[in-house]
Amino acid sequence: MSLPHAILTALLERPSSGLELTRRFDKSIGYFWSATHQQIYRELGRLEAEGFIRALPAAQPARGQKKSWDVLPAGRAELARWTAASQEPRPHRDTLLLRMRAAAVVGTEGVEADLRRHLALHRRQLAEYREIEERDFPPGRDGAQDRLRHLVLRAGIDLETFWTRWLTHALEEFPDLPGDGTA
Amino acid sequence: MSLPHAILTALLERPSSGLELTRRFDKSIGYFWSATHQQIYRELGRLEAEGFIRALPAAQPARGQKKSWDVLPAGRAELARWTAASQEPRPHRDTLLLRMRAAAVVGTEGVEADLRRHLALHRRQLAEYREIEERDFPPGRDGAQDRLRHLVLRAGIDLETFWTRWLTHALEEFPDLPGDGTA
DNA sequence: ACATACATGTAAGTTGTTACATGATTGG
DNA sequence: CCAATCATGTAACAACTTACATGTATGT
Repeated sequence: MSLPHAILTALLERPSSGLELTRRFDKSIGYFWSATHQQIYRELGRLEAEGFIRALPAAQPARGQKKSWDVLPAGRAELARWTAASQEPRPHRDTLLLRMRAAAVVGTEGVEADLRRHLALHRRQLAEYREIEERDFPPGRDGAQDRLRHLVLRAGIDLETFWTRWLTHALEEFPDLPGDGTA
Repeated sequence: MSLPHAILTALLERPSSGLELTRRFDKSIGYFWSATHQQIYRELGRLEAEGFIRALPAAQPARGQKKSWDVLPAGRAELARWTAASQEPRPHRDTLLLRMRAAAVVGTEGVEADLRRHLALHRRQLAEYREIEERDFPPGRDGAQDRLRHLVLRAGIDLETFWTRWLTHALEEFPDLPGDGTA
């Protein structure tokens, strides 16, 4: 659904090889659209077959050879079409909230440790986003592209802030709770 | 992954038929773990095969006959095990943020209308959550189960609040932006 | 008797995940 | 030349989506 468009966006920002893309999907783009290298290679093949991208002719396509990909005009057009199109919000799936709901039924035994772990993960991610903000969006510069990208980063920062607060709040409630929901 | 556990939670909260479950996954549980009726029927079959649930003997299993499902002790144990187990956070995939990032490259032409539509959807969802909060969690009552379920609902409210704010902020920036990112 | 809604399912296709395979390059 | 790493892939499977199929109950 959206993976090809995530890849087109990434390649427009900077032409890359499959592995470079994979690395970029571990951060940046991957913060809101994750993908594994297998998905990426398969999708690169499809995008090439559809005439949306091409391999830069620099190196010939041998097996262990690095290949760099470039977006063709048809690919840019497809991305623009997709970006402007009306899209239904995709359904949420959040494991933590589901687990809390399950814990309300079967008891909170053993959950606390993992909540602390998740809190630490979210704090780390929040710190990383803030570093990126300081580095890439110092006060002053604000071109159109910068403003949009900053907006996306702010969403990440605010979401991680929400989760750290929510988890902190959840953990505060914990000591008072019995082990099996029998209040 | 988590669908069987979402179903076990729902059935522990209240034994239901396949279609009743489907309805409940359109709200309540579905707010943080969506599922279609096809997924649900298939998973009910698996859960029965594994001995986690059983069909209540009330009506015989004819084709158009309503069947009601009940969680067996093994099912409750499995849910408790899953709830307490350590789990990696699943990767995010957010279409709106991806589209903003794409718009930063190919231009914002045509995006605004759909952002307004999403804003309306999130406002509606937020209003619905607030109604549920007033109805189900009036000040005063707070058993252990209530507190946990309220916590989950608060997450929904805060997340929708975040999205309405973010979308409002995004739309405020729009009129100043050129159509194709050439600032 | 017919249309409609209810209720449970099947089939096919796409996407995402996990495990493995293969060649090239680099450092010791 | 050997191990480790880089780089690109294949295969098999699991999850999710979309479209369709089938039977039951109800109202007219």
